[in-house]
Amino acid sequence: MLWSTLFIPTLREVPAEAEVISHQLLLRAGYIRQLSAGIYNYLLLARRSLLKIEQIVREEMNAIGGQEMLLAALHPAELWQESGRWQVMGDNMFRLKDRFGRDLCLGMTHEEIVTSIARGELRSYKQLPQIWYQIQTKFRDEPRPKSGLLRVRQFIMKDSYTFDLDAKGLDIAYDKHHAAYCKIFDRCGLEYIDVEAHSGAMGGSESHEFMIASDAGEDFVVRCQNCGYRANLEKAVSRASEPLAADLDGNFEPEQFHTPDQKTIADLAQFTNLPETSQMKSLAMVVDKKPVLIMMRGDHQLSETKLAAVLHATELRPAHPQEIVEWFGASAGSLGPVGVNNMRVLADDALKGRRNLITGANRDDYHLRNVTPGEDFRPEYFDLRQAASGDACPNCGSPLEIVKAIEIGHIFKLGYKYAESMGLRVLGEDGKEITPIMGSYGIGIERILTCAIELYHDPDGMALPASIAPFSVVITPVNYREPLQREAADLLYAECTRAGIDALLDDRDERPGVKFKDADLIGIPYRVTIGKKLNEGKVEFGERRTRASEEVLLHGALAHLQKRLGLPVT
RNA sequence: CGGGGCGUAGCGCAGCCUGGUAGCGCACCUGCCUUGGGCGCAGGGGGUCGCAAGUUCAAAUCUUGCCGCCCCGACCA
Repeated sequence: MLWSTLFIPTLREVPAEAEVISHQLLLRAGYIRQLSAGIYNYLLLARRSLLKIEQIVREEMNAIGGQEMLLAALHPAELWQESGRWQVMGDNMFRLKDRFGRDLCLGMTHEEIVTSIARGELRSYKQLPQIWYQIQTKFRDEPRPKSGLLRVRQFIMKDSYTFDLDAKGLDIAYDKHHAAYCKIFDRCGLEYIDVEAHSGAMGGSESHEFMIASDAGEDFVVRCQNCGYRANLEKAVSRASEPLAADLDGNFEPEQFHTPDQKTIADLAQFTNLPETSQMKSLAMVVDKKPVLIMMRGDHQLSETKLAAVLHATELRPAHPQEIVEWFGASAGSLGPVGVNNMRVLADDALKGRRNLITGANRDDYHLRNVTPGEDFRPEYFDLRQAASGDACPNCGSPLEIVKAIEIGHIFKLGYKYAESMGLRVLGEDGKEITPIMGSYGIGIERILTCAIELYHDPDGMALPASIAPFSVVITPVNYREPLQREAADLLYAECTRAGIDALLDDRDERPGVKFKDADLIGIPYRVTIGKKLNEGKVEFGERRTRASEEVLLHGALAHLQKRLGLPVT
């Protein structure tokens, strides 16, 4: 395409509202413009890049037998009421009414829709398995859109859904997706981490996330550099460090002592001269409207995700101060498990086998010493602890690290949740009804672009992987008015076009500096500069990412480019 | 939804405290000039100062309300 005819509104300065790099560059490079909070228009460059990403996704999904569909974006409330998610999704769902007052919503995901198609049409085991997918816009009324295209209210997603006869079939579909996702992210030039994840409000059992390590991310990944263990922080298992002080041995009775104004674990550690690892933290939570007391080692953090998982809870919050006083007769700084019998008491596994610890006395300004879990109170033990950096790897014992990351893909084994609640059944070989088992697999299309920018940029702009850049090459005649340069540039451009390479010819009447700056900014992977060496028949071939450049003959430029792009030389 | 910040030309900002009818840089238009890293010179166009009400002879400036955007938190397949 000819640059002089295109709308590529590059900016010299960074718009004030952009905080993260990818957002700044997307705006500066003229890829996107904001319409409203979390809602963006994708201009030419973004559109081209996103189309390339979609095409890679499409090819890999087709390769595992996926069938592309285009599903409705506007959904009747009834479907979501059937699955129960009309309620569950709460304010995250965009809702509207039609002229007759019927409730509708904008699709945030399509489990209900594919299930509704399947239950009307799939009748026999012979029709399974099925892999259906779509690449289209989804809507979520995010409470706080932010970071450019990272957290938005309208975005493109590839979602696939699988239907299988049994768990074994689902395993196959799941593994196929896992493999396809690896190929997709490889082809997009991204270094990803696939982690075990929690399946959240989707329901279901096994789940993996594909993450890109980045400071712009909102998720945390725990990983072991030694053995390769990796997991979402919400799910990560780790070995806690040893307590800093040995427990007092022996059978002692809990003993109350006065602790004026000692509210936090740190206060108590100082006051009692015993480390945080010898303290027990008492957390009053409200889980599905019922109070629960959680006991943790003093220096440990509760993972609310793990808590929700073990209790199969949908709603979970810390108790309000008034509730705490009502249930415990004391306020938050002095809570403890001894004598509590009006609620479930849970304890983290790290408290198993500990003896004679310190915890609250359920009386303001008093604590108890010599409290032994399992003797002085009988908790239900679970793994409730959030992994922390420095914890030991559960597999090999090496120290774990925690990195910030952006989620770009998520695969789930859904199980029977939707098939059951929405009445999807087929007849099996023996003539009996079978409920198919489902899987659901998403990829955030814009996030691939965003992550590529976060990963690959320098002070001059983006340096996109060739597979997803809006153009493969930019041809830059230093002075397009110069007839020889023009002739050479036009020739190379025509050659590229004939060879099926996306070339951008910078035919603008601009000074070379402007053209170079713009080319760098928009991140085209290769640039052929046509200038002073043309009288020797040579042009300059440059690589954006590395800044490496070499002189090649004009007549060999196309072949050189094809080689670098991994294409057959024509 | 809680806390904070910002809203003045397409972009970045000053002016606001101390009220007197809007300015700078970049971008844009015209002409000349220049052509290997956002040239130079000259001329020019563009703003109901987020919206509304109030105070005042007079409001970008003071007061109140609303709206929008950004950041932190809560939230988040």
